[in-house]
Amino acid sequence: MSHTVGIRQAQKQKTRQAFLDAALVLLEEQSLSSLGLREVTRAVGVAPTAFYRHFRSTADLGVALVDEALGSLHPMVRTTVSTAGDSEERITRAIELIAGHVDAHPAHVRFIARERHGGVQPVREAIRAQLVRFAEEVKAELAKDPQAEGWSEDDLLMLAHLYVDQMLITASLFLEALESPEDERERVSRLAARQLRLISVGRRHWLD
Amino acid sequence: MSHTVGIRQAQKQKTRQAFLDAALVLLEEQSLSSLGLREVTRAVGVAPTAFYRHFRSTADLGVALVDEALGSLHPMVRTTVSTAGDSEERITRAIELIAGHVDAHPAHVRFIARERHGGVQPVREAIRAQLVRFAEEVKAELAKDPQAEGWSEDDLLMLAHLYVDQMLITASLFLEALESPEDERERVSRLAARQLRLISVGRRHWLD
DNA sequence: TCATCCAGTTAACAACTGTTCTCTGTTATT
DNA sequence: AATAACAGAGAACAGTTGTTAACTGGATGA
Repeated sequence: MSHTVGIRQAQKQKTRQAFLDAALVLLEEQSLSSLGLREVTRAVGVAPTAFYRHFRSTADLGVALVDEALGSLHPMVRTTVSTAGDSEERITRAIELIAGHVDAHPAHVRFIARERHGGVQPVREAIRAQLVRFAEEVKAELAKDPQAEGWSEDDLLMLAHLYVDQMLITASLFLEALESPEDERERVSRLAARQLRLISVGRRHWLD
Repeated sequence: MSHTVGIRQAQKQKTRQAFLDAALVLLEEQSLSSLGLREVTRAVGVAPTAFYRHFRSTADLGVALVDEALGSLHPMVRTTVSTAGDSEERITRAIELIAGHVDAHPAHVRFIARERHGGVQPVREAIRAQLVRFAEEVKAELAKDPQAEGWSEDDLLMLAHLYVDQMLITASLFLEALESPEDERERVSRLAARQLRLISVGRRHWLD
């Protein structure tokens, strides 16, 4: 259908991305509900009114940020769960993946953790919807595992949510330890590994 | 030392409490980092400058709110963990306690969930410090249990943090379901119960 | 009783906010 | 080549913000 991007639409998307980037930087030290429209345009280097060409409000911008942040997370979730190998190896890989993602996109992770329970309803709901999708994907991956034999659908979804929540908690811990020395990050890794291990043990003996 | 409260100090604490109450109401629809000083004084019905007699800034007010909110939570944590009875009975009791607390102090719970990763550093740190204390208390209770035999200190603390985080997640779920019909709240109860059950199973087989 | 304290008031400040309307200059369409 | 579309600029608006200084009047303590 649409073939040529058009130098016009290209510029627009470039500016739009500049808004998203600038907002993400500003949101490192405040919440979305206190992010001002003028503040963002000032950071981008553009007139305040230009904002309306891209977003209806800062809440709208927030929803766009949710898509960007959790879109980039989607591949990670899939590989995290479906990695082959024995249980212990999976856990190590999963935690490495989480740590790597936090290193690569700290502002995204911070934004999600902050706005998940934040003061802007549409953003909260957008995050919630994405996390539900994640849980369903994780559930689908779990169902493929021979260990899932005899598990009810509800129990699988319950476990999936547990994993998703645990993933966010771990990511948030890595985030707090971003500027800390290496041994602190090691400590977080080991804590997260043992928590995942305990959940794995519970999973293995669930049907007893 | 101090015997008479003094009609003066009494009035002051009354006004201070009015600030905390008003702020808690305003924070139901926004985050602390967007809470204005004038907004609060207007809600209390007092001059803007009166604010400075009680707090240095809204961040300062936030820290006071953390103490109030988590102070009221302390008794709950203790009884939640130390309740007698078999594992299944404990879980049911614990979830009832959480649900009851959310019903009784929804604004407190919302505030903690929101500001735990919120945009105001001193408040984040105050919450973090309190949650660490909770985890240590839970650890102490867990250590009393005969089931804790053979557990390392680190593993006990790891499990304690898992319980504390799970408690917050559950509270937050109940909060979201506050206005929902009874069967939705039932669904949350059962989900939370099964997650706690899985952790219990993992705990029981940890030393295998 | 009298001097001191101090919670809360009043007035004013410069700076900032979101939103509207009008205009410009380049790109896209015919 | 003429027309329309449209991203962004500019100016102005009524309100809001945090903070300062000087003041008031009832409680406090000698």
